Amino acid sequence: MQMTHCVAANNPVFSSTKQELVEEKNFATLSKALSHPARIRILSILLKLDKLGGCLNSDLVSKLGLAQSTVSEHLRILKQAQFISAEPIPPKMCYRINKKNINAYLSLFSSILN
Amino acid sequence: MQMTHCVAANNPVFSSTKQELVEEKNFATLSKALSHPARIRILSILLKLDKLGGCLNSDLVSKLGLAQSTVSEHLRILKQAQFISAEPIPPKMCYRINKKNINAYLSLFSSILN
DNA sequence: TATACTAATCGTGTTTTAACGATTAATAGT
DNA sequence: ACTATTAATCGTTAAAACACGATTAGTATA
Repeated sequence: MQMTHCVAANNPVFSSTKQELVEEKNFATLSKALSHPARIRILSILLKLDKLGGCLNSDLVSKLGLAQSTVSEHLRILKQAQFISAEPIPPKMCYRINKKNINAYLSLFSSILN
Repeated sequence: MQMTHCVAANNPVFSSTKQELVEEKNFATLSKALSHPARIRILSILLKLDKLGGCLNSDLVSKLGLAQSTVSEHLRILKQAQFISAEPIPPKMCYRINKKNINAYLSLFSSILN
């Protein structure tokens, strides 16, 4: 059964609070961090590594088929979105998935679109 | 308590099945469709309208502060990702949110990152 | 202090996204 | 058949994302 009722532009559903707009913009920004296959691959690996305790950029390079600088940039983007964190274990870096913020993304999604 | 164990590149967590890679790429593509504030705004409005039965491009224009052609392009992207569907009710179009695929995105997310 | 190793940053070229106005296509109503 | 209305498409410009090689910075160890 199709509904074909059309709603006028002055309907309250079109309006939004400042807070709603902030949340939506925030969600869009986080989604952008998730919008590249290599970054999802990285997160997927880091999730599996979570119990084992981290990961190395140089190891990722050999598995992703991307240049070191490219992988570094993807890691930067994921870190900026706080989906991962980085701890220096000289001379290497130990990247970890940030499960809390992964779940926060889900919550935000539900808050906006459920 | 921090774990600092480092994992070698030949660890099985670095490998992946063809199917996993396809899922990840698919998820990244869907995330890209969600990576713009205007598109989230549109989805949010369409969700609220869901019970009322749809929405009009021209009405959206007046509320989003974007040109008609720009809104049309955002709608095209959302439709391509199957987050919305379009039914012509001449001379207007009736856009609807596709809740099923919204939920499918959540499932995909959980399947990859949980 | 010098060396070796890792990851971040820089500079560059290429591709993709975003936004707009203008035009076109489609259709209902006159 | 003509007009009015709506949304898609086209063409253009500007901005951002992506990828790479080369360089730099930082740190532990010799």
